[in-house]
Amino acid sequence: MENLNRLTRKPRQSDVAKRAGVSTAIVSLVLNGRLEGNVRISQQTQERVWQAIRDLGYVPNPVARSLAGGQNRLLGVFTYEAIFPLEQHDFFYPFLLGIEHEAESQGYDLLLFTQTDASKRRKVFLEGVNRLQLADGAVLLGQYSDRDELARLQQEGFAFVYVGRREVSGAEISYVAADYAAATAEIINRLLDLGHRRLLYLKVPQTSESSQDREAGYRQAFVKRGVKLDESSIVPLEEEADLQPLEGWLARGITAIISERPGLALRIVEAARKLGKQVPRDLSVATLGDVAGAPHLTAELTTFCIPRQEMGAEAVRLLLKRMESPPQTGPYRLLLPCTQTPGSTIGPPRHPKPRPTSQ
Amino acid sequence: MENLNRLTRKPRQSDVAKRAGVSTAIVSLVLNGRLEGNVRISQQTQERVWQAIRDLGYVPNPVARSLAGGQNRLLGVFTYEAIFPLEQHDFFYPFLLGIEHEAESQGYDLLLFTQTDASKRRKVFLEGVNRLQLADGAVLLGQYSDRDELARLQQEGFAFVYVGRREVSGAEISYVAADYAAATAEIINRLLDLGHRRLLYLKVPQTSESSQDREAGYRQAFVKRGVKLDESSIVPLEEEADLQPLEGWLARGITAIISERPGLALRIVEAARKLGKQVPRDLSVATLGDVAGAPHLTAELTTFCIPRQEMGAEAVRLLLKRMESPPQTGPYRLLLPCTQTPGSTIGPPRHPKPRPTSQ
DNA sequence: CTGAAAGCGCTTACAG
DNA sequence: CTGAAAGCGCTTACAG
Repeated sequence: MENLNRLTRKPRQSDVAKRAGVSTAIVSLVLNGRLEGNVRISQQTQERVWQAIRDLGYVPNPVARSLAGGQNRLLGVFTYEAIFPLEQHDFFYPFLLGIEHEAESQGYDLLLFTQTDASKRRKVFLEGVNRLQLADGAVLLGQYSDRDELARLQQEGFAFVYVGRREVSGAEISYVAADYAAATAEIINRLLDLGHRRLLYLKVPQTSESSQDREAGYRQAFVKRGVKLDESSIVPLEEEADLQPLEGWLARGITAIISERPGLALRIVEAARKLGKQVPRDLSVATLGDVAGAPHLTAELTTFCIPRQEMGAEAVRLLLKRMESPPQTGPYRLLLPCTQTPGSTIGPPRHPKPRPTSQ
Repeated sequence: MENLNRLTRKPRQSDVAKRAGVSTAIVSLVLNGRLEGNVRISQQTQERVWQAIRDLGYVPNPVARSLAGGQNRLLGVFTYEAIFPLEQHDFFYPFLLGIEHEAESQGYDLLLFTQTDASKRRKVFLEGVNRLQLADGAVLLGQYSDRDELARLQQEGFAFVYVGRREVSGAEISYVAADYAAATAEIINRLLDLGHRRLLYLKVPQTSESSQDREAGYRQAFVKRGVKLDESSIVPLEEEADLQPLEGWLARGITAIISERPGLALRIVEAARKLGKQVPRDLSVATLGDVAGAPHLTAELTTFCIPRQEMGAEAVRLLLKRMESPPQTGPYRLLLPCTQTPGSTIGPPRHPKPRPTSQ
């Protein structure tokens, strides 16, 4: 560090090489620990190089490293929404926790892409340029995603893993996802086992993969149980929907409501109580997931927890695996189990189907 | 995009140049819209270049661009603790919100440094090397910081801004901080104005800059008001400290307690009530800051809010200013006002000093 | 075991 | 108005 103050420019590899009395190739090899192979560098030389590096306070330029074909030990993190959102504050947090932790373990730094296009929207391709290329690979997350961009990214052979299942026609996306189907099926199984036959499944109106998976789980449970599924039991409903119909549902003999959205489930429990009904005595209510960062919100509800932190960590691991293999391989996919949380909002129905009517 | 499928390698600038019958320089200029200056490129040429770009599906390599261009439009974010901590979940969040938002506005991406040294601790200098140089500049934050590293970073002329005041001997650190002194003084002023004379100031045992600033504010208020400060009114106390002494304080005639820590303040209110005292009738309680991400926790308390998001955003702005100026200039510093929140835990004391004893 | 050199894909003076 | 060339700071064959 002696004369850095006199120097304006940063030291570069050639400065180190000069000072250590070796070529830049040697500096590069020492720096990258490539001490095996067909090159054997004496201990002494290595020491001289490290000393020169320390003396000069040399730091390799990651951009140059990247360009020269090496890697830069940077993992990209890309989201189509702001990664630190004001509302829904906690949505990304647990994922990031897992991503950061695993990146740290693996010795990678994180590159958060925040640049937007002219219309203030986040894009992988800005003016046709794939900016994620700055990193060795990237983890993508967020509910909204631009399918065309994902397809193009995949076609380019860029190494990325999505946190959440993403299907795009013409491209096999690698992902780490929660096993919503299995977790949903398990809840429905319990309800069927308890004797419920008149279920109502309130799903989100938009069809996302996670929503499809939950619906698939719903259907699987009926098939497995050999119970005929009433197609009209699947009803798309907005989270903020008016709960007027609740009374009608109860009158129609619905004994269990499964709401895909936790918020809606909570409102249903509340509304049912307002109608003088007890949960779960008069109505069982379940939901299909927890609220990130607010487990207490769904503590009462029968539901399952999404392993967000683990998903983040596994996404990083899968990404590294993907990065080590030739482009265009894969896809790499991993399904993580959700944890069932008992809750206290489901129970046996008042009039279980199997039981004959009272004589 | 005609024969991209046949081609294994991506087209590069020279391919475009060849196809358009121009030099790479022209392609670069057209691509970057540098059509003024001392170069004038005919409409026709421009069209040929764009056509070639389209024909080949050419995408400029951002890494090469960075290397040739000198900057990489990357802003570092460094913390000595994990940036997404499990406990104290919300500590960094509002700062990051501001940082991300401002970085986005300014067209920078964020580089989160997560790499650790052999003993799993975060360091700016790993093996003697300043890793922050990966970015064009960096924002540092977190309560704990390694002063030696900050000093060295400063001496190296690296462009960085700390979120929070940091004083290091022999180095003038640039920072954006909350004006704790002014905010504290304002609260103390109010108490003095209400007639309180027997105050108790519970400060954190460790001396950090923010703690010093608050204490300074406490003292300033007395000076300004011309009231003699009782040195023994300043008591270091752990957040989790036993509140046994409370009864003694009340017996000694303390009418107002100012706790630097919100958590402790809340416990004091609670403990006082358990002793049958009313707040603020029998005891005024104030604290000197809010809890990040949980404003409701301190809603009842008389305190002030720390403008965390704004601090993050201003840190980025200051950093960009710093980056534009020659190294070794500065320091760049900014003090941001806190917002007073009324709360309901202070009121006039039972026996205001100025009032003569009842006749 | 070590060095000279090409090359990664751009940008930017600098000549023409 | 346009082209040839140097240079950004590395890595990696390829000679010695």
